Amino acid sequence: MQKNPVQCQFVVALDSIVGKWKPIILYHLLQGKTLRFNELRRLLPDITQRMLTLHLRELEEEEIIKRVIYPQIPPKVEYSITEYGMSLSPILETLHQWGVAHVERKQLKKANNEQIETD
Amino acid sequence: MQKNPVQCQFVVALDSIVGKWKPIILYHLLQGKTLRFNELRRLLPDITQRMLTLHLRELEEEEIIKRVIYPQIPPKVEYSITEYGMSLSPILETLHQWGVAHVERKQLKKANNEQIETD
DNA sequence: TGGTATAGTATTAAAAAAGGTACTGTAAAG
DNA sequence: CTTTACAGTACCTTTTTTAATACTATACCA
Repeated sequence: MQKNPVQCQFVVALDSIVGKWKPIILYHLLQGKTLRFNELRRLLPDITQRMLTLHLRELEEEEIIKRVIYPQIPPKVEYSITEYGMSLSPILETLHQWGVAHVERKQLKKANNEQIETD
Repeated sequence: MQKNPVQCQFVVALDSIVGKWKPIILYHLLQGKTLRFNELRRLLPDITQRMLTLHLRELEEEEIIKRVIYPQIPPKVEYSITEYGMSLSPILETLHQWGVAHVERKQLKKANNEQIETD
């Protein structure tokens, strides 16, 4: 993921939530549920263990999520959103809505083009 | 910039505004001004011509910005936000606010740590 | 005649991000 | 006795982004 020198507040904000998988991870955790490592893995079927670990660590580093280790075998580690992480909720929500509208707009456009071509 | 298959609305939305420079480009254009290529370049001193071109083309592709070419020499090309691009305004605004708060929080934390260390 | 401004493109190189595979230790289930 | 679940780590490769440099055409200015 891109890491920029702090030049701009946009960039600071985006660094925290961007990465191929972070928005999806946050989406699940923002539901308020506590999830174990493999539970998250099942929710994101295409992510590799390595990528999940890396992204979770970065989110933890920024205190957006909380990582709780239970010292037992087999291991148990739980992830949940922090109160601070909750402050991302409006951004993700707005972003999600825009994404939905953007996809609809594209499909509408595509449909229109096909209409014209087959006329 | 990362381009994902459409798996998730977050990703669709993020693809449109992420890229090392897109938020800053949009920030300037969302002021409503029309800017020429080199004017933008002067506003983003560290960007290379190539990167500016690439990002502008991507934003144009998504109809977030408009590119108007004046057939004259030396060349003149003007960039401005589209009406559709304006719909990104709330996202960028929320993002910016969060960025500001996030930086403040980090600095506060850093100050606290230094306080403890020197005690 | 030489230099400057404009909006780029082309090419190559470097850096960053993501992906793939194999491996770990241990308890419990079958 | 073998397999499975768990939560990773280590190592290496591939892909994607970004950067750096040189180059284009032509009108205008001195």
